[in-house]
Amino acid sequence: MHKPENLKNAGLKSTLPRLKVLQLFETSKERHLSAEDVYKLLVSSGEVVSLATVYRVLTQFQQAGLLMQHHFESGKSVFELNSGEHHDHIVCLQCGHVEEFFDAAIEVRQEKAAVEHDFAIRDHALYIYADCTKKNCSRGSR
Amino acid sequence: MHKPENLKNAGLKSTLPRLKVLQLFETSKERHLSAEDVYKLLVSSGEVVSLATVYRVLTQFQQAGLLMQHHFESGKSVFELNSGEHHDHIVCLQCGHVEEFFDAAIEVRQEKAAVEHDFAIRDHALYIYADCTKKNCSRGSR
DNA sequence: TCGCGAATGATAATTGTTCTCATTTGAGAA
DNA sequence: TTCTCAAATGAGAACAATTATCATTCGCGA
Ligand SMILES: [Mn+2]
Ligand SMILES: [Mn+2]
Ligand SMILES: [Zn+2]
Ligand SMILES: [Zn+2]
Repeated sequence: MHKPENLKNAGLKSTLPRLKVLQLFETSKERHLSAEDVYKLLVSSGEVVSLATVYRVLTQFQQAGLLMQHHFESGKSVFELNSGEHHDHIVCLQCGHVEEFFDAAIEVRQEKAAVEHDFAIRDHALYIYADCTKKNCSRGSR
Repeated sequence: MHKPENLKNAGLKSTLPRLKVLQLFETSKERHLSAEDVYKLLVSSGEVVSLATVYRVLTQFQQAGLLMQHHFESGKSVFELNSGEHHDHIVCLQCGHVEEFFDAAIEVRQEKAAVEHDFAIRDHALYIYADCTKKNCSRGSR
C-alpha cells in the first residue's frame, strides 16, 4: 500500500495525506470522487486529513497528470485516476451513476468543428445527462 | 419594446423586472450572459433590478423554456435566448469568446452511446475549450 | 378602485472552494 | 542518527456564486 514512487516521479514529495488520497482513488469502489467524497471517505476510514489539504492535493494531482477533473452539473467537480485514455461521461440525473464511453467519430468531428471556426482546440467536455436503468436507481446520491 | 405577450404565454405574469431582463437578452450585443452580466448591464443602463431578482427571473425563464442555461468551466453559468435550435459551444480559454456549432453526426453518436449503455438520454452538454484567433483576444473578459 | 396572492428588494445564509498563517513534517546535510 | 529548513498541513477565515428569508410592493381580476 506504500507507493511513494508514483508521487516521486510526478514531482511531488511523498507525504502522508498525499499517499492516503492516492490510495483511496486506487482502492475506492467509486471511480469518480468529489473533494467532499474523498474527505468523508478518509474520515470514515479513520484517516484524518483536513479538507483544505484534500482540495490542495486533488489540484496538485490533477496538475501533475495523476488525476482528471470533471465538472458535472451537480455543482461540485469530481476527480478520477488518469487512465491515459480519454473518455466522456454519461451521468444519471436520478442516482448520479456515471458511465464512461469513447466515440472516435465524435472526437474527430469536434476537432473538425474547432478548425472550421478557427480555434485551436485544447480540451473538451462532453456530458450526457440521462436516466439510467439500474434497479436501485432513483435514490439520489452525490 | 413592450412585449408582455411573451411572458404571458410562458405562464409568467408581466412584471417590470421580467420585461427588462427579457428585453436585455433581445437587444444585447453579447448572446451569452451570466447573472452578473445581466445585473451589471441593467444597472449601467439605469435600470434598477436586484441581483436576487435577476437570479430568480433567469431561473424562471429557463424553466419556462425562454432561456437556455449552460455551465462553462468559468464557474458561473450563462444564459441565452432559446432559439429552439440546439447547438453546442466552443469557448476561448483566453478571452471567453463563444462560438456556436451544430454537428448532426455528433448528435446521432451521442444518442447511440446512451442507448448502448441503457440510458434514456435527457440532455447533453458539449463544450470545446480552445484558443481563438481574434486579433483582440487574450484580454480576459467574463 | 380594492384586495390579495405573487413578485421584489435587501440582506442573511449556504455551498463549494481558496487563502492565510502558525505549526508540523520529511528529505537531505552534517 | 540528528539537525535544518523549505515545503506541506490544519484550522479556520475569506470568497464567489447562488439560494433562502421575510417584510414590502405590485399587477391583475373582482
Ligand atoms: Mn471517467
Ligand atoms: Mn449558445
Ligand atoms: Zn440512475
Ligand atoms: Zn480568444
